[in-house]
Parts: sequence; C-alpha cells; structure tokens
Amino acid sequence: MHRSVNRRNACKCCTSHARVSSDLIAFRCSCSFGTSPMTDAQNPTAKPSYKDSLNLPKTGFAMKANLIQAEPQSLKRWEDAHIFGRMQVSREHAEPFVFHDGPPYANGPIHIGHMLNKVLKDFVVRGALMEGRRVRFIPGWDTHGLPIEHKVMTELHEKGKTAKLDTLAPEQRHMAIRRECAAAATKFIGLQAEQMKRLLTVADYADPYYTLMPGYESKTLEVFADLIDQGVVMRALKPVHWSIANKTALAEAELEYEDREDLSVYVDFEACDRAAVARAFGMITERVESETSENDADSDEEVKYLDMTPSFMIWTTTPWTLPANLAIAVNERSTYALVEIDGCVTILASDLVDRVAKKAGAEKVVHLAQTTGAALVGLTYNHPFCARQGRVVAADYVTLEDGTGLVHTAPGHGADDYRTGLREGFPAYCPVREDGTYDDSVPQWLRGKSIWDANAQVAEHLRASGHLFFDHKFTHSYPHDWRSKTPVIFRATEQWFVGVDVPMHRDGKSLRARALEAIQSEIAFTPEWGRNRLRGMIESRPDWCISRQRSWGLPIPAFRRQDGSTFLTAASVRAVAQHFAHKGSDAWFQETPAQLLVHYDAASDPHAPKDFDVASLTKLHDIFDVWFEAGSSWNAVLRARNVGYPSEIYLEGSDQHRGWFQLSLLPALAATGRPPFKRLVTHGFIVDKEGKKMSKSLGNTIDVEELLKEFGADVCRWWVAGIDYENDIRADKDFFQVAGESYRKVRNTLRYLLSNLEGFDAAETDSILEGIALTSIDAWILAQVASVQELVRSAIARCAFREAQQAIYTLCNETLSSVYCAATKDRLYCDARHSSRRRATQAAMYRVADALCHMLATFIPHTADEAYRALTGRDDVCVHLEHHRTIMQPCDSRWSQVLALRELANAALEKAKERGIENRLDAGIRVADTHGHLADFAADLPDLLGVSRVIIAQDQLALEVIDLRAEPRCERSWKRDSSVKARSDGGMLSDRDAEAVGVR
RNA sequence: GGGCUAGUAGCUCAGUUGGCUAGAGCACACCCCUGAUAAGGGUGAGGUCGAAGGUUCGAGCCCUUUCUGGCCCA
Repeated sequence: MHRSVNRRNACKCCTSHARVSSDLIAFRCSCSFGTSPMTDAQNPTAKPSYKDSLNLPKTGFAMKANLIQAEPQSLKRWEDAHIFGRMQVSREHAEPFVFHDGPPYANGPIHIGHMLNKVLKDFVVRGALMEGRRVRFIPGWDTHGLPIEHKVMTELHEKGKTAKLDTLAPEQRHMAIRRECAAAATKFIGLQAEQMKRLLTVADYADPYYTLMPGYESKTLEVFADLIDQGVVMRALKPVHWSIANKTALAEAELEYEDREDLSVYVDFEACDRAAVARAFGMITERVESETSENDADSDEEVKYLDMTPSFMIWTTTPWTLPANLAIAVNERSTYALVEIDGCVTILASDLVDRVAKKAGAEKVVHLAQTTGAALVGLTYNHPFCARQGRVVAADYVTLEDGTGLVHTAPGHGADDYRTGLREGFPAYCPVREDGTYDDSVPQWLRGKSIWDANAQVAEHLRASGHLFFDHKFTHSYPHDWRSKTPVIFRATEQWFVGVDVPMHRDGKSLRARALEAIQSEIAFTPEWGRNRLRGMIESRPDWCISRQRSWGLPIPAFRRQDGSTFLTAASVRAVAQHFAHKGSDAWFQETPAQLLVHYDAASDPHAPKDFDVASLTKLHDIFDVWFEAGSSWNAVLRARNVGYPSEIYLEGSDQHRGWFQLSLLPALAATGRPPFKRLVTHGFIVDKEGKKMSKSLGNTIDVEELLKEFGADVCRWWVAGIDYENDIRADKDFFQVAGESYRKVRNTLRYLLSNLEGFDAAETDSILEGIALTSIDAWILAQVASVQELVRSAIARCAFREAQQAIYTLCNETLSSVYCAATKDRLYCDARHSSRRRATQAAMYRVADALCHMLATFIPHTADEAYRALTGRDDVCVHLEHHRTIMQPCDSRWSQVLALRELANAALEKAKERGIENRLDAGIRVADTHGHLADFAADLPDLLGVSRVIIAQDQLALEVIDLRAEPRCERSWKRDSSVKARSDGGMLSDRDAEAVGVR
C-alpha cells in the first residue's frame, strides 16, 4: 500500500475543523464529534459507535480469485456432476447449433496459438449454450501424416532401429512404422486434450474424433467414392522429390540441403523457323533491294537482315534432365537480345549478355537486335538430341539473377516446369526410372545409363554436335535424402488428383466454378477480406494432388490389374470403406485384395472392368494427403454422427484459407453440392510484443503451461476475449498481467453486488421489481444492464467477442462501480434492513448479478459459476446448465439528462476542493431545473451525485456547490442532513438513521 | 517476387459514406475515502494518426510511392 506521503491530515470525524497537529499518526481534533481512540479513551462518556448497526457488505465470494487452485476444482465438480451430459440431455429438444472443430495436429504440446483457437471456439460454443441452443461440439485431432512419421522415424533412427526395419518386407515395415506413429499420435492427443480441458473449454472430450479411427477412415473413403462418382478423381504424372537410394518419394521435410558440385552447361537450342525469329526481333530474312529505305528517307530505322539461324541459349545445372526438355520459359516482361557471339547467333536476356560472354571467354560479341520476352513466346526450336520440337513459353518465375534468362523446362523434372507444362499442355515426360536410369524413350546412347553418369556424357554429346556453348563446374545448394544422405532428383511419378476444372456429373460445373460461386454468394466471412483471399487461392490453384508415398496415413484403395491398368471404382472404394469401418486401414497392409474387397460385387458395379478377377489384383501403396482426411471431417463427424450439416461456422487461423477451409470446401462441394460451413471466421497469428513472429529459435514464445500456472485459465480467456483477433495478435506476459487487472475489476464488482445480497430472499425479486418507479435509480440500472445484455448477446453471435467484453467491462467499471454502486451505498448500509428502498436496490442487484453471471459464463466459466453459486447460495446449481434470462426493464427516458448532471456536478465538486470542500458529503448541490424534469428524480439525486443534499432551484442557471461543513453531521451515515440532531442514545443522527437504529 | 492484411497516445483499441479542438480503457500523475480496503471514487497530463508526395475549401479516412510487420505462395 502506497499512500501519498503529502496527504493532508484530515480530521476523521468532521473534516471541517482546524488540524492541531501535523503528525500523520497521532493528532487531535478539536471538534466535539471526535472519534479518535485517544479522544474516546480520555472521554468516559464516549459516543456510541454505529458501525455495528450498519448493513455492511458480507460475502463468502473471495476478493482473491486463487484461480490456479480453484479452477481444477471447478473442472472436477463439473465432471462429477456430468455437466456435459446434462447439457445434452436437457437440451434434447432445443434448436441445434452445429459447430465443427477443425482438428489440430497431434505432434506436441499445445502452444499459445492453440490456446487462442480453442478459447475462441469455446466462446462460440458457450455463447450458443447461453442462448439455450443444443451444441454438440466434438473435439478432433489430425493424426496421420508426415510430421508424426518423420518424428517417429527420426527417433527410430536415433535408437538405431532403422536397420532392423529395413530388413522387413515392405508391408511389415509399413505396419511397424504405423504402430509407432499411432502410439505417438495417441500420446499427444492425451496431452493436448488435458491442456484444452484445463483451458476450461467445453466439448465432448469423452467421444472425440481422430482421423485414425476406423469409422473416420471409412467415412473419408466414402467422400472419396462420392468424388469418383462426380468424375473428378484422376491419375496423372507429377514430379516429386525422389530418393534413388531408397526408391521412394520424399516430402520437403525429409530433405536436407547440402552443397554439391555439378556440371552446369550453357546449351544452344536451334530455332526451327528463322523467319519467325527475325519477325520477333523486327528483322527480315529476305534481302530486298532497299527501295523502301531510299524512298522513305524519313525512316531512321534500318531494317536489319538475319542471315543465320539463331539459337536459344539456356543454362542448366542438371544436364541429365535435358533429354526431357519440352520447352523454354522466358519472362514476358524482360528484354531479350539477339547477339552474335564468336560467329554464332544466339538469343538470351539483354542484361545477361555481357556476363555470359565474359564467363565463357567469348572474344567477339555483336548486338544485332532486341525484343521483349513476350515476342518470343510461341517460337519453336529443335531438341538437340532427337527429332522433337520444343516451344518458347512464358513464366513469371524466370528471373535475370543467373543463367541466360531462358529456362530449360522439363515438366517431368521440376515443380515450376510441371506447372508451366500443365498450363501449356505439355505432358510430365519423365524418361528416368525409379532406380535413376533412363528408360528406352531416350536416344540409344543414354538408355539404361545412370543419370549421374549421364551429366558428363550429355555435355560431351552437346559439345560434339556443336550445341554446347560453355560448361563449367558449379557449386550449389542441393536437396539430399535425409536418411541416405544421397542427392535427390525430381522425377514425375503417377499420382492421384482431384481435378478442379473437370465438369462434375451433378451439374456439369467444375469444382473451381462451384467453389467460386459458393465463395461469392453462399458463405459469410469474418473478417470480410477472407472472401477475397479464398477466392484468389481457388482461382489460381492447380489440380489437387491427393496421393503421398508414405506409410502413415489412409491408403488410397487402388489396385493394379494384371494388364497393368489401375482398378478403382466408386463401388470398390465403398466396399473397402465398409471393410475399414470394422478393421481399420491397417487391413490394407495385412490382408489380400480378396479380403479387402469382400463387400465388393463386380456384377453390380457398372464401372467394373470386364473379366474382373480379384485374385489377380495387387495392392497399390499410395496414401491420402492428410488434407483429404481433415477435409472430409464434415462427413466423418458432422454427418456420420448426426450432428447436422453444414456447420454454422468453421473457425481457424488465417493460414487455413489454403488448408482446411479450402480442402474441406472442395470435397464437400463435390460430394454434397453444398459448402460444409455457412461462415468462415479466421484469427490472426500471435506475435511477440514487437510484432515479430514467435519461434523457438528466437526464444520469444510464451508457454501455455506457464501462463496457466501464473494467471489461471479465466484470466487467459479474459485476455483472449479482449483481443482484436482478426489481425496479428501481440502477446507478452505483461498483457496477461493487464488482463488480470481487468479481470479483478470485474470480479470485485461482482463481489460487491453479492456482498450486499446477504439475507436477501431471491424469490421476492420479481414482485419487488414490479413495483419500482421508472424514475428510480434501480429502474435505470436494470435498463442499462438490459441494453448491455442485448449488446453482449448480439456481439457474441457475430463473434465480436471484444465488443462483448468491452461492454461487460464498462458495465462493471463505470455503470456499476462508479455510478450505481456508489449511489446506492448509503441506502444499502444505512437504511433499515428491511426498508422497501433497500430491498428494491437488492432486488435490482440480484438481477444484475444474475445477468452478469450469465454474460460472463461464456468468457470466464470458472468465475461465472463460482459467483453464481455464491449468488444462489446453492452448491447444486451450475450457471452452465442455464441460459440468459432476458431483462426487460424500461426506465424514464430523461435519465440520460440526469446522468449529464452528474458529469457537471463532478466537475464542480472538483473545483470546490479549492475552497476546502474535499469530502463530497460536506457539499450540497444547487441546480436549476431548467426543463422541470429533475424534480421527478429528486429522491435519488443526492446519492447519485454523492453529496449530502441537492436543492432544485428555479431561480438559478449554473450549478453551484454549497458548503455544508458548518452543519452537523450524522454520526451513522456521515451525511449532513437537515434532520440531524442529538438523539436519545446521545448520538447525532438524521431521522432515517435514528429510525434504523431505533432511537428517538 | 506475387496474393491477402496491418501500422492512430507508453500499452490495447474506437474513429460509419473525407467536415472533430482525433476518442475510450489500462498504465501514469495528483486529490478524496478508509463502512467494497492487497478495495472504492474524482481530476489531469499524453498523439505533426509509420514516412513522403498528391487530389480537395477541407484527409486519420481517397490516390501514388515508400518503410516496418504478419499469413499464404513462389
């Protein structure tokens, strides 16, 4: 406690008399009302003390929240009382509110981002519950996928168990890995669920969903079957990172970048059509007697003549991919030059001519002409190895940082190249087999060769045929297989896709078109810009590659037939789905095709191949992209468990525009024709107090466990309720401190209300309030709370939690604490215990506290419930089993003018301190009732302004502070009331106080 | 490099279609109360609205450029 040191020594009993001592602690007042101990002790006829006669606040609701100890008790109490179950049962016939949880990934403890997401979701859940809706919120976890598999593999590697793993047959190996992964996922689900419960989130934790559950897997396959029905599932080539050593595809996370020396080559690709190239550069190829230039003397442009066939010069560090070259990419906005270098005419980016020439040691460089990249697009060239023409195409990833500005494009060997190929209609041609040797589609001299050996041979071949401009050794960062440490290549392999531009059987519209329609007019966005963002992503996204070459995931149930064709029909997928529903997807690795297809009847499948023979099938081993599983949750959870469809809201971080939002929308639109959500709500990312992103390496993360230990869940939740979650969210321990202060303010206000309800019979509330006057301060506070209640409920429905929190805080801090509670303090303390005025205020307070508990229930469930039990005085109630009770209390519309008077009085009283009137009870206010309204509020005015008396005058315009210090003060209420006089017990009391203590 | 997005008092945020002397809460300072007391009340000081240009009678709001962040891509 830090009291101001220069605080003046006021007389505690009267404040008006001269101070006789400047000693802070021991001083004597000369007034006759002295109550200082020294005075009492010296005076044998001490005046009676009235403190005990007051109705002072009393409550068991502690000022100190002690959340860290108390919250787990609330959790336990709710669990013991089966609150979640009772919520469901008691609302069986209530209107359902469908809300679906996006599954976090189960690979570690929760971080502050999870806390943000889960708490925001809980506001939605509890907000709907408080509206009386039936909410079955089923928490979920994403359990398959590479991060877990990678983590498991790393651990196995560190324990030296991978060698043993490699001795197993492929399917046994898959199973061994899958068992480890399932254990890891399950472990983290348990950990995360406990942490989420500790955040006091309400959900069906007894019956959650995991993507690895057999039922879930089965329902995911059903979505896949629906997509097949719609004709959007297809198989095509796509380049992936490929480990030759392990003959497997690798994901980005499995790559390690290391420096590697490669042979880089500058290659001339001879143009097919000299005339076309000439036109592109504004040149001619036929010599014409230059009549035109002579006749047209004004023309300063000399038309140049191209007499050699030029080449396009490309640069590559992977000569082995040249056999697969199908195109050359240029940047349309760059400038390209036609130059003669040492006798050869070549095209390359203008800005790079000098650098390339210098590097190659060229002696003579002559600039002939230049043009834009756009002009080159469409020109063709001959492949240097074989009779194949390539084409110049545009690509905006082409830069002038290195190389020649013309990029060798092999759609089967690069991600950019592939996308360009897709756009331009080139196949993902890949002549490299899984062991890293060429197949038979390449020229004879390369067939069967290892691609690493081929680098030098390709260079030699080019040199011999005159296509090699220059070659040199080049060191660059190159991806390596994290396990074998060998270099990785990009190799096109067969993958499964969901086509976004193929017409669906339902209505002939493509998925892309349907998604854009839905984004435009069927989905609401919070914030609104999410619409734009999602639209942009859908417009530009390629086909969705849904297959992965891993162990840990849901198998794509495709088979290979003896003739090499792939067998997969909607009916066969549904048959496997039915089988997985009981056996789980492990069956894929443990059973034969005949066992897996036990529910399949080729005869009734119109898409079954002719002469179908289960016995001759072999299983393929692709697994689903985890996004396909997560993106099917609307079916595997909402529909499978009859929760309802679609969800009112999907609420996730803004990164999910590309992730879960989009990849739920696509399958749902294909399978059901409708979006799986009506509204998308996104929140930003938590950054540190400088606005920088949080990362373990920067050491600026905030640990959730620590937050909970230091502040408790309700304070953390109160912080979340107060943030502007649509953008980045700055977070720091200090901010939680601030949230704690704010929480305490609300808690204390609640405590004060509760403390004045001691002995009040709640059953009387309605009858008491029926009789109150519209001009009374009690009617006013109830009207205020009614409007806040309405605002809070509407804000929560709009997910505008901050708005709701602000309204609650302002209600507590201003409307209640500094106005209503201050104004009613006198009647609560000093009126006779059962006076009607006091009971009216208690009734109002009861209703206010009740409304507050219900409003707070959404945000701080522990505190709300704790307060509610204190309010009702019962331990068997739970605010979370109830819903808002709408307050409908009008008040006189002139109250706003009365409140304005309060502002004026505050200012005047502040000024009156200069005159020595420091205590408001020493003051009276004289005010003109200009409009004749104030008289109706006269009864409450002194209390509202905090003064002893208010005189409504007709003769005066300005508000005036009257000095009442000369008047006697009531020893009980400390008011300077005109009725104060000496009473039969010897005390100086006002009439009201005399009556309250029963003296005359 | 591209798409989306943000930058207003020390902190967290309001500022509707351009018209205000730019608001609120917290923190801070000062004062009151000591019968909400590790509480409560009152008052006050704090900003060239990221920067630079421009449009306009008038710009925190509109336009251009730029700086610093964030998410997603490349």
